[in-house]
Amino acid sequence: MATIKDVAEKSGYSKSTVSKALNGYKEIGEGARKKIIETAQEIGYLANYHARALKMKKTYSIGVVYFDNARNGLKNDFFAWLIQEFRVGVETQGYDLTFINVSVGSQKKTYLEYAQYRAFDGVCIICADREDKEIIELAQTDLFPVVVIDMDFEKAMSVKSDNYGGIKMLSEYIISQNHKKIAYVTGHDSFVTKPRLKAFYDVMESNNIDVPKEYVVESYYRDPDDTEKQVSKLLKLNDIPTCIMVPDDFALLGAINAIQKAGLRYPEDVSLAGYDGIPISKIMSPKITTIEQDSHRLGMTAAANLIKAIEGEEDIEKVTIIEGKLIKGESVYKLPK
Amino acid sequence: MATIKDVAEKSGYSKSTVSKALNGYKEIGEGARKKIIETAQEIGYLANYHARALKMKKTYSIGVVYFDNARNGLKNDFFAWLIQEFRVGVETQGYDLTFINVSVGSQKKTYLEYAQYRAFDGVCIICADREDKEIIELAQTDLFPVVVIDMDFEKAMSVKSDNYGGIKMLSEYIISQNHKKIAYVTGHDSFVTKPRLKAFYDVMESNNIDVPKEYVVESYYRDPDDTEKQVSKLLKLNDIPTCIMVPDDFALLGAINAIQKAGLRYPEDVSLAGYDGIPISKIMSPKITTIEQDSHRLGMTAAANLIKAIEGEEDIEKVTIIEGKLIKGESVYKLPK
DNA sequence: CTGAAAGCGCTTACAG
DNA sequence: CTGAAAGCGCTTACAG
Repeated sequence: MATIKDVAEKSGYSKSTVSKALNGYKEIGEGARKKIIETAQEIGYLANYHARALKMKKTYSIGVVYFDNARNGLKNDFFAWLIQEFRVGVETQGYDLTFINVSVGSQKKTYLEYAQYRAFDGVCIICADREDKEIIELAQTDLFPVVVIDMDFEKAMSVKSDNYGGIKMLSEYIISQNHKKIAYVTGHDSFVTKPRLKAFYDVMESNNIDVPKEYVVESYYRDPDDTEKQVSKLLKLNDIPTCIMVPDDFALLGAINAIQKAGLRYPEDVSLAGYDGIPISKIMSPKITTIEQDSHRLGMTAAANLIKAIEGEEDIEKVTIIEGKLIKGESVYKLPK
Repeated sequence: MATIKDVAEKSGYSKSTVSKALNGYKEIGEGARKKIIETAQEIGYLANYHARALKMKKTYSIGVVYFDNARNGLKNDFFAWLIQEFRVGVETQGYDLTFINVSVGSQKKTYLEYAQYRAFDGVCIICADREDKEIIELAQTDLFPVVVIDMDFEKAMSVKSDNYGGIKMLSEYIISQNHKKIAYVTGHDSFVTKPRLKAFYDVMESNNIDVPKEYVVESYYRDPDDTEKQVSKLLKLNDIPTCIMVPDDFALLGAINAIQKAGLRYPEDVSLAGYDGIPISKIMSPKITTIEQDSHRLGMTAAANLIKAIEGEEDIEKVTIIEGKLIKGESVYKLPK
């Protein structure tokens, strides 16, 4: 690889002048600039990223935490989209994205240590265990800006989807279709689940709809088998619901199976509503009634805010809420009044 | 951030000795080693990655090309899995993963230029346009090892799924269910499609099954709407097929819609077979008959081979074929003999 | 077993 | 407008 020294020798200028010319300093004479740029091109000179990072203490590199446990991770559509949107967001600003490792060679490093070691300009926690001590440590650091998706920490910026608003829209839509017996299979308890459940109860209350205790049960997210079980139980109640909200669109597939196995019609006898707006939700028939999460805006906003913070801007929203969109679909059947 | 100088001063040894002690050189005395490691821990010393990379000309960093066009990209399940598996593979060897950007600040760089600039130890092309000049340039470089997934280049190593073998298994299974009128909606022509189509014709021929020209049509991958159109056309033929193979499991959803709209029963009147083995294929009922791609082995093998090449091993398979697995499912109906 | 010195490839404050 | 020099934080060949 050609170095700046090669360009200097070949062009007849000093390393200082070459560096300045190549970096667009205005004090460089027109002749020198031309000659230097030409020479650099000729010998295929490319600056050395690491030398530059070492000197400038700036890496134009963002670390991303993506803890992949059995139930989600990059294997989950939604997060895969998100990371891609985030990446495009930082890329257009000249930053690149590196996954944060936990091991370097044989030595274990914490997330924070790894981020320091690599000297990332900032970090995005896309998907991780909120209770993990290492994650908390990373999110609370003062060493560089951190943005987290769909979580809350005292210090880090966060970009979250509007879980309360999403379930509010969805519940209200279901009620507008004249359902009165509405059950909710929630995801397991988490920062995402809490506001959703609250929205559900709030809407039911303000519409004077009674929710029997046994109508609210819990299932894992994105676990059709588990959701199928829970829905099956609901369908064995004396007074079965006419509509069941499930944790997400993928889990909804399990709910369909439960309805069919119970010998009931979907969506006429038992309607379903999902969450996420994954691609198949639009393709299945009936189309799934759901809340589409705006992964594009989530990712882009996280990227924009992080880079603003890196570049020292002051007035950045600490918490940004991204609204979802109600997709009416066809899986919530309109009951007679 | 504490530097090696700080550790040296605090511990009373020289920078050289500190460096050696921390890197496990054996010539260091037991006392020195202990004291140095202790001191490093005390002041929270972490080596500087960029200084080390600069000096050692080794980055433990792998670049990954992920060109995301409208039809696939990280937004596609299969590739999302793959990248994750690949990442775990390199991570356990102490390498990390960075997406290759095309722009640095305002300057455009080619993929190869970016990889040089960042001094990646190696590159993996996970998903890209095979005909892109920049991709070809990257894949053919001598500057570092390159592994490509599901593509062929003269120089780069490749790890491919067994497309020929997959369709062979699938076709033979369909025939074993007594189907004789088998249509194939292929994906659009590509390095993936060609061997699949060949396998299809080979199996039909060796089983003396006639394939009318109009039984083989083309659709985009992962495009349920397009596949629905193609299947609808097939269902308007005078002699309609009893089984239709489609490009992939996701596209298969469109095919189901076409069958239902034609007033036919699925899978009794018209059976379907997909490809990929995506999660929903196991959850829908009937379960999809498909070939499950082994993304785990694909990603792991790509990672292992790339790192072997980086570390100078000689006897690495230039091309590795990873077999898929037939998932019988329920979407191919067993016809009477 | 330990350390002084050189050097990886840049950028930048300073001098001219 | 241009350049010599220092320095970013490491590693390693060499000397002792």
